[in-house]
Amino acid sequence: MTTLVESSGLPADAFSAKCPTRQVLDHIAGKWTVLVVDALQAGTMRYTELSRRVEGVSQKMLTQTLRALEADGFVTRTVHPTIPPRVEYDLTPLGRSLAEPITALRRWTEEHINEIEESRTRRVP
Amino acid sequence: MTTLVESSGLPADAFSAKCPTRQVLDHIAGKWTVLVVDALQAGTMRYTELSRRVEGVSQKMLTQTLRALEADGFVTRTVHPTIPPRVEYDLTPLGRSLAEPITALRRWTEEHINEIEESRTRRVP
DNA sequence: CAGGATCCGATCAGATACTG
DNA sequence: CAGTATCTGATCGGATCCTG
Repeated sequence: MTTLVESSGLPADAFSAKCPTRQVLDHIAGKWTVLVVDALQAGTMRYTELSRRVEGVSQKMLTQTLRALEADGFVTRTVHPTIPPRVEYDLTPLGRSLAEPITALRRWTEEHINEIEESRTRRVP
Repeated sequence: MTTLVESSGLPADAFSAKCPTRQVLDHIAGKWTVLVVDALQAGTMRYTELSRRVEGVSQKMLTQTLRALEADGFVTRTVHPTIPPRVEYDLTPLGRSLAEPITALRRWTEEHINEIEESRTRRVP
């Protein structure tokens, strides 16, 4: 059965410029999204934990990525009004579902990194 | 068994800032990479065929994406010196391997697009 | 601790014009 | 047909400073 996009009644097709799938794919394709979603698969994480786990991410980008994931319904943000504040991030069921293909992609890359480095034409960016 | 990155002898870990996996992941995360690799899974394609299949891509971006995929060893570019020229693109074995998790990601998005649209907070970019 | 606000350079990405 | 070259606006992303 083909997935239909509710309002349009058209089948979802990422190759079509008008399909909303494209926007979502663009978000997922962000530089840090894969790593953040993947990190959260290990379970609930606090802001600072995440920033340590995802090495090299600035707080600006981490915050921005988390806000986007929240807006897309992949992540929940829970604020405990204590002092000091404690903010926990967690995957929603939808986010956990997304984490599967995302983890697969990261794992593929890790597993094939040597092959890639070998077959790559010398061109260090 | 853990994958070792040849020159360093360290295990591949995408969360580590120094791991080459990160650069590759960044390439893959490009706006058009997913769609181009995915399109090529159907088989050999000419430049114009690709530009039609991946709706909305400019030739600049298509060319740039294809060159990057070539440099990373995911795609071959075959020029037939005829008039008019005929240039064919194809996945390498490595590229076909990569296409699997990539296709999984596109399919996941297509299959869950309605759920995502529902759970999304109103915020049309 | 978990960010918000701001500045600024790098890069991305589209539109347009031209070519072997 | 399959690009290259160029210009320009958008955005990404890092560094820095500030706060409840």
